[in-house]
Amino acid sequence: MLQIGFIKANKEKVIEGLKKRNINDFAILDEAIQLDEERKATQTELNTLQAESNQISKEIGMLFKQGKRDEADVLKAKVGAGKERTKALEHKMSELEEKIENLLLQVPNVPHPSVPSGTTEEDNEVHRAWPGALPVLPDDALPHWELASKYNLFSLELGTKIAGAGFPLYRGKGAKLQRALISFFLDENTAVGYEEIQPPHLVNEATARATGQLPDKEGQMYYVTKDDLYLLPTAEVPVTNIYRDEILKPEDLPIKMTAYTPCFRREAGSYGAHVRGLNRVHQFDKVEIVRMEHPDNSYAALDEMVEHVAGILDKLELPYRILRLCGGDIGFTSALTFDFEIYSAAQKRWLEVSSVSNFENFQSNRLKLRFKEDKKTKLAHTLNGSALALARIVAGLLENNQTAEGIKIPKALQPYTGFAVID
RNA sequence: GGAGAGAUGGCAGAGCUGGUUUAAUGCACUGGUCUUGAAAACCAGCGUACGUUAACGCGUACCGGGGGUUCGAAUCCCUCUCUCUCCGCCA
Repeated sequence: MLQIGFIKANKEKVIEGLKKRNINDFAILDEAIQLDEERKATQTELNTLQAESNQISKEIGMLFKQGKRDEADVLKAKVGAGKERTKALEHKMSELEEKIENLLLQVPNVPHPSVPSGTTEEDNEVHRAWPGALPVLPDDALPHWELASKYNLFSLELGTKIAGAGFPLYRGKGAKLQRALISFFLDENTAVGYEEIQPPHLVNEATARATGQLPDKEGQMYYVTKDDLYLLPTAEVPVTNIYRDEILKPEDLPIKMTAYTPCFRREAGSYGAHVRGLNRVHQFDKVEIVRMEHPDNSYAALDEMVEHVAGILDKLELPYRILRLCGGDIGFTSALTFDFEIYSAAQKRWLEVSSVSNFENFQSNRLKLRFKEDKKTKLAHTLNGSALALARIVAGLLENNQTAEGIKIPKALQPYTGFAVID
Protein backbone atom coordinates (compact mmCIF):
# COMPACT_ATOMS: atom_id res chain seq x y z
CA MET A 1 0.00 0.00 0.00
CA LEU A 2 1.29 3.44 -0.93
CA GLN A 3 1.28 6.16 1.71
CA ILE A 4 -1.21 8.95 1.17
CA GLY A 5 1.46 11.50 2.00
CA PHE A 6 3.71 10.06 -0.69
CA ILE A 7 0.95 10.19 -3.27
CA LYS A 8 0.20 13.78 -2.42
CA ALA A 9 3.83 14.84 -2.61
CA ASN A 10 4.66 12.83 -5.73
CA LYS A 11 1.43 12.76 -7.67
CA GLU A 12 3.03 13.23 -11.09
CA LYS A 13 5.58 10.52 -10.43
CA VAL A 14 2.89 8.13 -9.26
CA ILE A 15 0.79 8.78 -12.34
CA GLU A 16 3.79 8.28 -14.65
CA GLY A 17 4.48 4.96 -12.94
CA LEU A 18 0.91 3.74 -13.03
CA LYS A 19 0.71 4.53 -16.75
CA LYS A 20 3.35 1.84 -17.22
CA ARG A 21 0.87 -0.56 -15.71
CA ASN A 22 -1.58 0.56 -18.37
CA ILE A 23 -3.74 2.39 -15.86
CA ASN A 24 -5.32 5.51 -17.29
CA ASP A 25 -7.87 6.56 -14.75
CA PHE A 26 -6.36 8.43 -11.84
CA ALA A 27 -9.52 9.78 -10.27
CA ILE A 28 -8.93 7.44 -7.36
CA LEU A 29 -5.79 9.37 -6.40
CA ASP A 30 -7.58 12.70 -6.29
CA GLU A 31 -10.41 11.18 -4.35
CA ALA A 32 -8.03 9.78 -1.74
CA ILE A 33 -6.19 13.10 -1.43
CA GLN A 34 -9.45 14.99 -1.07
CA LEU A 35 -10.76 12.57 1.57
CA ASP A 36 -7.48 12.92 3.44
CA GLU A 37 -7.89 16.69 3.54
CA GLU A 38 -11.35 16.18 4.94
CA ARG A 39 -9.93 13.76 7.47
CA LYS A 40 -7.40 16.31 8.68
CA ALA A 41 -10.03 19.01 9.08
CA THR A 42 -12.24 16.60 10.97
CA GLN A 43 -9.44 15.58 13.28
CA THR A 44 -8.54 19.17 14.05
CA GLU A 45 -12.11 19.93 15.07
CA LEU A 46 -12.45 16.71 17.03
CA ASN A 47 -9.19 17.19 18.89
CA THR A 48 -10.13 20.71 19.88
CA LEU A 49 -13.43 19.49 21.24
CA GLN A 50 -11.75 16.68 23.15
CA ALA A 51 -9.20 19.06 24.61
CA GLU A 52 -11.96 21.30 25.95
CA SER A 53 -13.80 18.34 27.42
CA ASN A 54 -10.65 17.05 29.07
CA GLN A 55 -9.99 20.45 30.58
CA ILE A 56 -13.48 20.75 32.04
CA SER A 57 -13.43 17.21 33.39
CA LYS A 58 -10.28 18.03 35.23
CA GLU A 59 -11.92 21.07 36.78
CA ILE A 60 -14.92 19.02 37.83
CA GLY A 61 -12.60 16.63 39.59
CA MET A 62 -11.00 19.47 41.52
CA LEU A 63 -14.36 21.01 42.44
CA PHE A 64 -15.54 17.64 43.77
CA LYS A 65 -12.45 17.43 45.94
CA GLN A 66 -13.24 20.85 47.36
CA GLY A 67 -16.83 19.79 47.93
CA LYS A 68 -18.25 22.34 45.50
CA ARG A 69 -20.92 20.09 44.07
CA ASP A 70 -23.11 22.84 42.67
CA GLU A 71 -20.38 24.39 40.59
CA ALA A 72 -19.44 20.92 39.35
CA ASP A 73 -22.96 20.24 38.20
CA VAL A 74 -22.96 23.43 36.15
CA LEU A 75 -19.83 22.31 34.34
CA LYS A 76 -21.22 18.83 33.82
CA ALA A 77 -24.10 20.22 31.84
CA LYS A 78 -21.69 22.26 29.77
CA VAL A 79 -19.67 19.23 28.70
CA GLY A 80 -22.73 17.16 28.02
CA ALA A 81 -23.68 19.54 25.25
CA GLY A 82 -20.56 18.84 23.22
CA LYS A 83 -20.80 15.10 23.53
CA GLU A 84 -23.04 14.48 20.59
CA ARG A 85 -20.83 16.48 18.29
CA THR A 86 -17.79 14.53 19.51
CA LYS A 87 -19.48 11.23 18.82
CA ALA A 88 -20.46 12.33 15.35
CA LEU A 89 -16.93 13.48 14.56
CA GLU A 90 -15.41 10.26 15.84
CA HIS A 91 -17.76 8.33 13.63
CA LYS A 92 -16.91 10.50 10.66
CA MET A 93 -13.18 10.01 11.31
CA SER A 94 -13.31 6.26 11.24
CA GLU A 95 -15.53 6.32 8.19
CA LEU A 96 -13.09 8.55 6.33
CA GLU A 97 -10.11 6.46 7.38
CA GLU A 98 -11.78 3.33 6.11
CA LYS A 99 -12.71 4.94 2.81
CA ILE A 100 -9.17 6.18 2.29
CA GLU A 101 -7.70 2.79 3.04
CA ASN A 102 -10.10 1.07 0.66
CA LEU A 103 -9.02 3.44 -2.07
CA LEU A 104 -5.32 3.03 -1.36
CA LEU A 105 -5.67 -0.74 -1.39
CA GLN A 106 -6.65 -0.49 -5.03
CA VAL A 107 -3.50 1.37 -6.05
CA PRO A 108 -0.62 -0.88 -7.08
CA ASN A 109 3.03 -0.11 -6.44
CA VAL A 110 4.81 2.44 -8.58
CA PRO A 111 7.15 0.60 -10.94
CA HIS A 112 10.85 1.34 -10.88
CA PRO A 113 12.01 3.61 -13.75
CA SER A 114 13.78 0.66 -15.36
CA VAL A 115 10.55 -1.32 -15.76
CA PRO A 116 9.72 -1.51 -19.46
CA SER A 117 6.23 -0.57 -20.55
CA GLY A 118 4.10 -3.30 -22.02
CA THR A 119 0.89 -5.19 -21.53
CA THR A 120 1.61 -8.93 -21.51
CA GLU A 121 4.44 -11.33 -20.84
CA GLU A 122 5.37 -10.97 -24.50
CA ASP A 123 6.63 -7.49 -23.63
CA ASN A 124 8.99 -8.59 -20.89
CA GLU A 125 12.57 -7.61 -21.54
CA VAL A 126 15.26 -10.27 -21.71
CA HIS A 127 17.62 -9.00 -19.06
CA ARG A 128 20.12 -11.79 -19.56
CA ALA A 129 19.84 -14.34 -22.34
CA TRP A 130 21.34 -17.82 -22.15
CA PRO A 131 24.82 -17.33 -23.58
CA GLY A 132 25.25 -20.81 -25.06
CA ALA A 133 23.21 -22.86 -27.46
CA LEU A 134 19.98 -24.28 -26.12
CA PRO A 135 20.10 -28.02 -25.62
CA VAL A 136 18.51 -30.14 -28.31
CA LEU A 137 17.16 -33.57 -27.53
CA PRO A 138 16.51 -36.44 -29.91
CA ASP A 139 13.01 -36.65 -31.38
CA ASP A 140 12.01 -39.44 -29.07
CA ALA A 141 12.73 -37.35 -25.96
CA LEU A 142 9.96 -37.58 -23.38
CA PRO A 143 8.22 -34.84 -21.41
CA HIS A 144 8.68 -35.13 -17.65
CA TRP A 145 5.24 -36.64 -17.00
CA GLU A 146 6.11 -39.57 -19.25
CA LEU A 147 9.56 -39.87 -17.70
CA ALA A 148 7.83 -39.99 -14.34
CA SER A 149 5.87 -43.08 -15.24
CA LYS A 150 8.85 -44.68 -17.00
CA TYR A 151 11.03 -44.39 -13.87
CA ASN A 152 8.24 -44.35 -11.30
CA LEU A 153 9.14 -40.93 -9.89
CA PHE A 154 5.79 -39.34 -9.21
CA SER A 155 2.15 -39.99 -9.86
CA LEU A 156 -0.52 -37.45 -10.58
CA GLU A 157 -3.14 -40.20 -10.61
CA LEU A 158 -2.39 -41.26 -7.05
CA GLY A 159 -2.37 -37.67 -5.95
CA THR A 160 -5.78 -37.26 -7.49
CA LYS A 161 -7.00 -40.40 -5.77
CA ILE A 162 -5.85 -39.15 -2.39
CA ALA A 163 -6.53 -35.43 -2.65
CA GLY A 164 -7.56 -34.20 -6.07
CA ALA A 165 -6.16 -32.99 -9.38
CA GLY A 166 -2.97 -30.99 -9.04
CA PHE A 167 -1.61 -32.68 -5.92
CA PRO A 168 1.35 -34.75 -7.09
CA LEU A 169 2.61 -37.74 -5.13
CA TYR A 170 6.36 -38.32 -5.34
CA ARG A 171 7.89 -41.71 -4.78
CA GLY A 172 11.20 -43.54 -4.83
CA LYS A 173 13.98 -41.58 -6.46
CA GLY A 174 11.45 -38.92 -7.33
CA ALA A 175 10.75 -38.30 -3.64
CA LYS A 176 14.46 -38.41 -2.85
CA LEU A 177 15.13 -35.89 -5.59
CA GLN A 178 12.62 -33.51 -3.99
CA ARG A 179 14.27 -33.82 -0.61
CA ALA A 180 17.72 -33.40 -2.15
CA LEU A 181 16.74 -30.21 -3.95
CA ILE A 182 15.22 -28.71 -0.82
CA SER A 183 18.36 -29.41 1.20
CA PHE A 184 20.60 -28.21 -1.59
CA PHE A 185 18.74 -24.92 -1.93
CA LEU A 186 18.62 -24.30 1.80
CA ASP A 187 22.36 -24.98 2.09
CA GLU A 188 23.11 -22.63 -0.79
CA ASN A 189 21.06 -19.90 0.87
CA THR A 190 22.36 -20.31 4.41
CA ALA A 191 25.92 -20.37 3.04
CA VAL A 192 25.55 -16.72 2.05
CA GLY A 193 23.97 -15.61 5.30
CA TYR A 194 20.25 -16.31 5.07
CA GLU A 195 18.86 -17.57 8.36
CA GLU A 196 16.87 -20.75 7.98
CA ILE A 197 13.26 -20.50 9.15
CA GLN A 198 10.59 -23.14 9.54
CA PRO A 199 7.34 -21.23 9.74
CA PRO A 200 3.78 -22.44 10.34
CA HIS A 201 2.10 -23.60 7.16
CA LEU A 202 -1.19 -22.01 8.09
CA VAL A 203 -1.59 -18.30 8.66
CA ASN A 204 -4.23 -16.10 10.22
CA GLU A 205 -6.06 -13.22 8.65
CA ALA A 206 -3.83 -10.47 10.02
CA THR A 207 -0.80 -12.19 8.49
CA ALA A 208 -2.38 -12.66 5.09
CA ARG A 209 -3.52 -9.06 5.17
CA ALA A 210 -0.11 -7.65 5.98
CA THR A 211 1.61 -9.21 2.97
CA GLY A 212 -1.25 -8.28 0.67
CA GLN A 213 -2.92 -11.64 0.01
CA LEU A 214 -6.04 -10.23 1.58
CA PRO A 215 -8.35 -8.73 0.71
CA ASP A 216 -7.33 -9.02 -2.93
CA LYS A 217 -6.31 -12.59 -3.66
CA GLU A 218 -8.68 -14.33 -1.34
CA GLY A 219 -9.76 -16.82 -3.99
CA GLN A 220 -6.22 -18.01 -4.58
CA MET A 221 -5.72 -19.38 -1.08
CA TYR A 222 -7.10 -22.48 0.55
CA TYR A 223 -9.15 -21.45 3.56
CA VAL A 224 -9.84 -23.51 6.68
CA THR A 225 -13.21 -22.18 7.68
CA LYS A 226 -13.53 -23.87 11.01
CA ASP A 227 -10.42 -22.24 12.44
CA ASP A 228 -10.32 -19.18 10.21
CA LEU A 229 -6.87 -19.96 8.82
CA TYR A 230 -5.33 -19.89 5.36
CA LEU A 231 -2.93 -22.41 3.84
CA LEU A 232 0.08 -20.49 2.77
CA PRO A 233 0.58 -19.73 -0.93
CA THR A 234 4.27 -19.01 -0.41
CA ALA A 235 6.73 -18.87 2.49
CA GLU A 236 6.95 -15.16 1.84
CA VAL A 237 3.76 -14.72 3.84
CA PRO A 238 4.74 -16.15 7.25
CA VAL A 239 8.42 -15.22 6.98
CA THR A 240 7.83 -11.59 6.08
CA ASN A 241 5.28 -11.36 8.90
CA ILE A 242 7.94 -12.17 11.47
CA TYR A 243 8.71 -8.46 11.28
CA ARG A 244 5.15 -7.18 11.21
CA ASP A 245 4.72 -4.19 13.53
CA GLU A 246 8.39 -3.86 14.40
CA ILE A 247 10.71 -0.92 14.74
CA LEU A 248 14.29 -1.93 14.13
CA LYS A 249 17.62 -0.24 14.63
CA PRO A 250 19.54 0.57 11.45
CA GLU A 251 22.22 -1.92 12.47
CA ASP A 252 19.62 -4.71 12.51
CA LEU A 253 19.43 -4.37 8.71
CA PRO A 254 19.75 -6.19 6.48
CA ILE A 255 17.70 -9.13 7.66
CA LYS A 256 18.11 -12.20 5.48
CA MET A 257 15.92 -15.28 5.87
CA THR A 258 15.24 -18.42 3.92
CA ALA A 259 12.53 -21.00 4.36
CA TYR A 260 11.35 -24.17 2.75
CA THR A 261 7.59 -24.72 2.75
CA PRO A 262 5.04 -26.44 0.61
CA CYS A 263 2.95 -23.87 -1.23
CA PHE A 264 -0.77 -24.23 -1.76
CA ARG A 265 -2.56 -22.44 -4.56
CA ARG A 266 -6.08 -22.91 -5.73
CA GLU A 267 -5.16 -21.62 -9.20
CA ALA A 268 -8.83 -21.02 -9.79
CA GLY A 269 -9.58 -20.56 -13.42
CA SER A 270 -6.16 -21.40 -14.82
CA TYR A 271 -6.74 -24.39 -17.01
CA GLY A 272 -5.92 -25.15 -20.60
CA ALA A 273 -2.67 -25.69 -22.43
CA HIS A 274 0.69 -25.86 -20.66
CA VAL A 275 -0.69 -27.11 -17.39
CA ARG A 276 0.25 -30.75 -17.86
CA GLY A 277 2.48 -32.61 -15.46
CA LEU A 278 4.22 -30.44 -12.88
CA ASN A 279 3.90 -27.23 -14.87
CA ARG A 280 1.03 -25.98 -12.72
CA VAL A 281 -0.12 -27.73 -9.56
CA HIS A 282 -2.04 -26.93 -6.37
CA GLN A 283 0.75 -28.01 -4.07
CA PHE A 284 4.41 -27.56 -4.75
CA ASP A 285 7.58 -27.13 -2.76
CA LYS A 286 9.54 -23.94 -2.73
CA VAL A 287 12.51 -22.48 -0.94
CA GLU A 288 12.12 -18.75 -0.53
CA ILE A 289 14.54 -15.98 0.35
CA VAL A 290 13.29 -12.83 2.09
CA ARG A 291 15.18 -9.66 2.91
CA MET A 292 14.51 -6.51 4.88
CA GLU A 293 16.76 -3.70 3.74
CA HIS A 294 17.63 -0.08 4.30
CA PRO A 295 16.00 1.88 1.45
CA ASP A 296 19.40 3.06 0.22
CA ASN A 297 20.51 -0.52 -0.23
CA SER A 298 17.50 -2.36 -1.58
CA TYR A 299 18.42 -2.30 -5.25
CA ALA A 300 21.93 -3.50 -4.56
CA ALA A 301 20.30 -6.27 -2.54
CA LEU A 302 18.02 -7.11 -5.47
CA ASP A 303 21.02 -7.46 -7.77
CA GLU A 304 22.72 -9.66 -5.20
CA MET A 305 19.66 -11.90 -4.99
CA VAL A 306 19.51 -12.22 -8.77
CA GLU A 307 23.16 -13.24 -8.92
CA HIS A 308 22.62 -15.70 -6.10
CA VAL A 309 19.74 -17.43 -7.85
CA ALA A 310 21.69 -17.46 -11.12
CA GLY A 311 24.56 -19.14 -9.29
CA ILE A 312 22.29 -21.93 -8.07
CA LEU A 313 20.96 -22.56 -11.56
CA ASP A 314 24.54 -22.63 -12.84
CA LYS A 315 25.35 -25.35 -10.33
CA LEU A 316 22.33 -27.31 -11.50
CA GLU A 317 23.62 -26.94 -15.07
CA LEU A 318 20.24 -25.79 -16.30
CA PRO A 319 19.98 -23.33 -19.21
CA TYR A 320 18.12 -20.25 -18.07
CA ARG A 321 17.32 -16.67 -18.94
CA ILE A 322 16.43 -13.70 -16.79
CA LEU A 323 13.53 -11.43 -17.67
CA ARG A 324 12.81 -7.94 -16.49
CA LEU A 325 9.06 -7.91 -16.18
CA CYS A 326 7.14 -5.21 -18.01
CA GLY A 327 4.57 -2.94 -16.43
CA GLY A 328 1.72 -5.15 -17.54
CA ASP A 329 3.15 -8.36 -16.12
CA ILE A 330 4.70 -7.14 -12.89
CA GLY A 331 2.95 -8.03 -9.64
CA PHE A 332 0.62 -5.61 -7.86
CA THR A 333 2.97 -5.07 -4.93
CA SER A 334 6.27 -5.08 -6.78
CA ALA A 335 8.37 -2.15 -7.96
CA LEU A 336 10.78 -4.29 -9.97
CA THR A 337 10.73 -8.02 -10.68
CA PHE A 338 13.15 -10.35 -12.38
CA ASP A 339 11.83 -13.72 -13.48
CA PHE A 340 14.04 -16.73 -14.03
CA GLU A 341 13.01 -19.22 -16.66
CA ILE A 342 14.71 -22.52 -17.41
CA TYR A 343 14.55 -24.06 -20.83
CA SER A 344 12.77 -27.36 -21.10
CA ALA A 345 14.24 -29.09 -24.12
CA ALA A 346 11.52 -31.71 -24.26
CA GLN A 347 8.62 -29.27 -24.05
CA LYS A 348 10.61 -26.78 -26.09
CA ARG A 349 9.49 -23.90 -23.89
CA TRP A 350 10.66 -21.75 -21.02
CA LEU A 351 9.41 -22.53 -17.52
CA GLU A 352 9.32 -19.91 -14.76
CA VAL A 353 11.22 -21.15 -11.71
CA SER A 354 11.92 -17.99 -9.77
CA SER A 355 10.62 -14.50 -9.30
CA VAL A 356 12.80 -11.99 -7.48
CA SER A 357 11.25 -8.68 -6.49
CA ASN A 358 11.85 -5.44 -4.69
CA PHE A 359 8.67 -4.15 -3.06
CA GLU A 360 10.36 -1.03 -1.76
CA ASN A 361 8.14 0.19 1.08
CA PHE A 362 4.85 -0.92 -0.46
CA GLN A 363 4.74 -4.06 1.63
CA SER A 364 6.35 -2.63 4.76
CA ASN A 365 3.70 0.07 4.90
CA ARG A 366 1.09 -2.65 5.34
CA LEU A 367 3.40 -4.61 7.61
CA LYS A 368 4.38 -1.55 9.63
CA LEU A 369 8.00 -2.61 9.42
CA ARG A 370 10.08 0.40 10.31
CA PHE A 371 13.52 1.34 11.50
CA LYS A 372 14.73 4.30 13.47
CA GLU A 373 17.29 6.60 11.97
CA ASP A 374 18.24 10.11 13.04
CA LYS A 375 15.37 9.99 15.55
CA LYS A 376 12.87 9.38 12.76
CA THR A 377 10.99 6.19 12.05
CA LYS A 378 11.12 5.20 8.41
CA LEU A 379 9.71 2.29 6.47
CA ALA A 380 12.18 -0.42 5.55
CA HIS A 381 12.26 -2.02 2.13
CA THR A 382 11.29 -5.66 1.66
CA LEU A 383 12.38 -8.05 -1.05
CA ASN A 384 11.86 -11.67 -1.78
CA GLY A 385 12.56 -14.32 -4.31
CA SER A 386 12.30 -18.01 -4.95
CA ALA A 387 15.53 -19.90 -4.50
CA LEU A 388 14.00 -21.98 -5.86
CA ALA A 389 10.61 -23.45 -6.80
CA LEU A 390 10.81 -27.21 -7.04
CA ALA A 391 8.20 -28.64 -9.35
CA ARG A 392 9.37 -26.98 -12.52
CA ILE A 393 13.03 -27.44 -11.64
CA VAL A 394 12.30 -31.15 -11.40
CA ALA A 395 10.55 -31.03 -14.76
CA GLY A 396 13.54 -29.34 -16.36
CA LEU A 397 16.10 -31.62 -14.74
CA LEU A 398 14.29 -34.77 -15.80
CA GLU A 399 13.72 -33.65 -19.35
CA ASN A 400 17.05 -32.03 -20.16
CA ASN A 401 19.17 -34.74 -18.59
CA GLN A 402 17.49 -37.78 -20.06
CA THR A 403 19.81 -40.16 -21.90
CA ALA A 404 19.61 -43.71 -23.16
CA GLU A 405 21.26 -44.80 -19.89
CA GLY A 406 18.84 -42.92 -17.66
CA ILE A 407 18.47 -39.46 -16.21
CA LYS A 408 21.75 -37.88 -15.12
CA ILE A 409 21.85 -35.98 -11.85
CA PRO A 410 23.99 -32.79 -11.84
CA LYS A 411 27.23 -33.13 -9.87
CA ALA A 412 26.30 -30.50 -7.31
CA LEU A 413 23.19 -32.42 -6.41
CA GLN A 414 24.71 -35.90 -6.15
CA PRO A 415 25.88 -35.55 -2.53
CA TYR A 416 22.25 -34.84 -1.68
CA THR A 417 20.59 -37.53 -3.76
CA GLY A 418 23.13 -40.26 -3.10
CA PHE A 419 22.76 -41.41 -6.68
CA ALA A 420 24.16 -40.08 -9.97
CA VAL A 421 21.58 -41.43 -12.33
CA ILE A 422 17.91 -42.37 -12.33
CA ASP A 423 17.46 -45.63 -14.19
C1' G B 1 -12.38 -30.41 25.71
C1' G B 2 -13.15 -28.91 31.46
C1' A B 3 -11.68 -25.55 35.74
C1' G B 4 -8.98 -21.38 37.48
C1' A B 5 -5.56 -17.10 36.92
C1' G B 6 -3.84 -13.37 33.90
C1' A B 7 -2.70 -9.73 29.50
C1' U B 8 0.28 -2.39 31.56
C1' G B 9 5.76 1.40 27.57
C1' G B 10 12.35 -2.78 24.88
C1' C B 11 12.17 -6.06 29.51
C1' A B 12 10.64 -6.54 34.69
C1' G B 13 6.82 -4.59 37.50
C1' A B 14 3.29 -0.94 40.60
C1' G B 15 -1.44 1.19 39.87
C1' C B 16 -6.99 -1.92 39.24
C1' U B 17 -12.11 1.00 46.50
C1' G B 18 -12.88 5.68 38.80
C1' G B 19 -10.70 12.35 39.36
C1' U B 20 -3.14 16.52 39.85
C1' U B 21 -1.13 9.18 37.29
C1' U B 22 1.40 14.16 32.91
C1' A B 23 1.27 5.34 33.90
C1' A B 24 5.39 4.97 39.78
C1' U B 25 9.94 2.29 40.27
C1' G B 26 13.98 -0.81 38.56
C1' C B 27 16.80 -2.75 34.41
C1' A B 28 18.25 -1.90 29.46
C1' C B 29 19.35 2.01 25.99
C1' U B 30 21.19 7.27 24.41
C1' G B 31 23.84 11.85 25.64
C1' G B 32 26.73 14.40 29.37
C1' U B 33 30.01 15.10 33.97
C1' C B 34 34.16 12.54 36.17
C1' U B 35 38.53 9.28 34.13
C1' U B 36 44.66 8.33 30.41
C1' G B 37 40.63 4.82 28.93
C1' A B 38 36.84 1.86 30.96
C1' A B 39 33.76 0.55 35.08
C1' A B 40 31.19 2.71 39.09
C1' A B 41 28.74 7.08 40.61
C1' C B 42 25.99 11.38 39.38
C1' C B 43 22.92 14.51 35.84
C1' A B 44 19.64 14.52 31.70
C1' G B 45 16.92 12.09 27.94
C1' C B 46 14.29 7.87 26.51
C1' G B 47 6.98 4.86 23.21
C1' U B 48 3.72 4.88 18.75
C1' A B 49 0.28 7.20 15.44
C1' C B 50 -2.23 11.36 13.75
C1' G B 51 -3.35 16.70 13.79
C1' U B 52 -1.14 21.61 14.25
C1' U B 53 3.40 24.78 13.75
C1' A B 54 8.63 27.97 9.77
C1' A B 55 10.61 25.84 14.20
C1' C B 56 10.76 25.13 19.70
C1' G B 57 6.53 23.22 20.91
C1' C B 58 1.21 22.32 21.59
C1' G B 59 -3.06 19.04 21.10
C1' U B 60 -5.56 14.20 20.56
C1' A B 61 -5.70 8.93 20.78
C1' C B 62 -3.41 4.44 22.49
C1' C B 63 -2.43 0.23 29.38
C1' G B 64 -4.30 -7.40 24.46
C1' G B 65 -8.72 -6.23 20.34
C1' G B 66 -13.79 -4.28 20.01
C1' G B 67 -18.05 -2.09 22.44
C1' G B 68 -20.54 0.22 26.82
C1' U B 69 -21.41 3.17 31.61
C1' U B 70 -19.61 8.28 33.24
C1' C B 71 -18.53 15.21 33.12
C1' G B 72 -14.10 11.86 33.65
C1' A B 73 -11.90 4.76 32.69
C1' A B 74 -5.43 1.35 32.94
C1' U B 75 -9.19 1.20 37.00
C1' C B 76 -16.37 -0.51 36.52
C1' C B 77 -19.59 -3.59 32.84
C1' C B 78 -20.13 -6.66 28.18
C1' U B 79 -17.66 -9.33 24.37
C1' C B 80 -13.68 -11.48 21.55
C1' U B 81 -8.59 -13.09 21.22
C1' C B 82 -4.33 -14.82 23.39
C1' U B 83 -1.04 -16.60 27.49
C1' C B 84 -0.14 -19.37 32.02
C1' U B 85 -1.48 -23.31 35.80
C1' C B 86 -4.18 -27.84 36.82
C1' C B 87 -7.20 -31.95 34.73
C1' G B 88 -8.53 -34.90 30.29
C1' C B 89 -6.91 -36.58 25.38
C1' C B 90 -2.58 -37.19 22.46
C1' A B 91 2.37 -37.30 18.06
